Amino acid sequence: MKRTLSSEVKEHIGKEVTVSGWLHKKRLMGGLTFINLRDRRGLVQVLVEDKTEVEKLRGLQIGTVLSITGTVVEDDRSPGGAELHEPTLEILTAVTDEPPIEIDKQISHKPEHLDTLFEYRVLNIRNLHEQKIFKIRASFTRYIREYLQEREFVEIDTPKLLAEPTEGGAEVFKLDYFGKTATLAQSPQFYKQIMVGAFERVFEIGHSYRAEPSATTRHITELTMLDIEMGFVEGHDEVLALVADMTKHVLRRVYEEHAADLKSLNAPELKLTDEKIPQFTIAEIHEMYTKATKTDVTDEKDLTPDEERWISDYARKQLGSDLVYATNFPKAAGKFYHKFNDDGTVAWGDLLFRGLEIATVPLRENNYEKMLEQMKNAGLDVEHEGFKHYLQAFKYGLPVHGGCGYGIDRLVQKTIGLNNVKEATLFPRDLNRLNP
RNA sequence: GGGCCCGUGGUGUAGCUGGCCUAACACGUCUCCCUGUCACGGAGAAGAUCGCCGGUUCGAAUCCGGUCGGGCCCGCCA
Repeated sequence: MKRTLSSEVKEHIGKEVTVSGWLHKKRLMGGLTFINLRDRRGLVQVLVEDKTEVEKLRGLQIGTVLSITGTVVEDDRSPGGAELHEPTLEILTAVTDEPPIEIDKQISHKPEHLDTLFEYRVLNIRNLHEQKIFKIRASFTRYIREYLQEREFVEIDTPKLLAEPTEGGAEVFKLDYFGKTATLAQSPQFYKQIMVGAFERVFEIGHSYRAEPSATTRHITELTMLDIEMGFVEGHDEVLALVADMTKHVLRRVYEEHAADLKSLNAPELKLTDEKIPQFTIAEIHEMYTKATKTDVTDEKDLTPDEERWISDYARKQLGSDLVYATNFPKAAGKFYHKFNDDGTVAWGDLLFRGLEIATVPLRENNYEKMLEQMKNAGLDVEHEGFKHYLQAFKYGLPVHGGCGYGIDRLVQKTIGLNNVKEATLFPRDLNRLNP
């Protein structure tokens, strides 16, 4: 018989249907046995009265795969308003070992339980509440793709195995590559800039690898980045505007589609303004923070984590925005590929979302001669093999361009209000965890 | 890389100013009872030597050192 999904059962009242899925819960009440079956849509309840059918479940644990054929009966006492009666059970894959965790109950996300969370990820991801996080995540990337494709951005895939570190800065992983040393890409930055020379507008959603030994709630060694790069921009403001607009768009869509899920996950209420998102320069934030907290940070080149939280809190409470830009990084923070403002600051903004930096949004230097000069000033060897192909793109014509490196894991984390970025990741990688 | 905190049955905890701990409780598991459950309920059972190594002591889950693992903060970054 054709399979009926859990959510469709109530459309077949009085008829016989077959549902397939996993045993999610059984409650034996003597003459009555209730079982919940889980499939990709959710749960359906089955009432088993026949003793030989009940006996089929003896010794079988949560997770057993089975098919159940029975008659759909409308009943207010049933969770979905309808349930299967007089069922015949067919055990497809019997599970006899007791699962190490209780899948049918909400999985603890307390910091001290994170290790257990990931140790049993294979099983706890079967929990319907846990699954919401990753359905929300999937919606984010779907809406991001939609948004960018509508604006003629071409999705690209760039290599993660590289000969040389690209950007410099963050530590890279080294690995043996047929006797040579290869590194894992810490960013697709060079490639996406190169691709501006072909498509003008490109994006990639892929993994980047950072060998930083950071043990914080916002770092993982394998992260999912959305990288965007667009050519022929009028200036930094255009790039800032695009990233802000995209973020507002996808947040609104996700909050709309997943309203119930977000509520059950205790996600914060979304606060966005219709006009431009609040924007402050790094210097302004340093000044505001120093004044408000009496902690002098005016010599810092970047924002401290506490400043990020402070300015975000200010933006949310005073300006009604969960998003805020920190722009005009001091000259000392600039890299050779950055474009600089007339006042000497870097044309680079950080997008902060609920206290955390989720994206860096810079404008790039596109002039070949100027690039060479900035590289030399940074003490780099422009003849080095690692820059050869990158510089080709500039030598043979790149327009003014800019884009962003955008942390998808952090976006999901902060949307839901998760304490740790790892909670927004299916199988996080950190200093010590390479499994599962 | 620096700092602070934690490590007890399958899971989550209590105990931790040393002896009453031959380690307690909840969930889960197993057996039995229960016809409307949905964190079902009731009766009973099994299951940890307290991360690991060493030390102090008549005696350690409890104190000390080391080690491994975990969490959080800072640096750095998405």
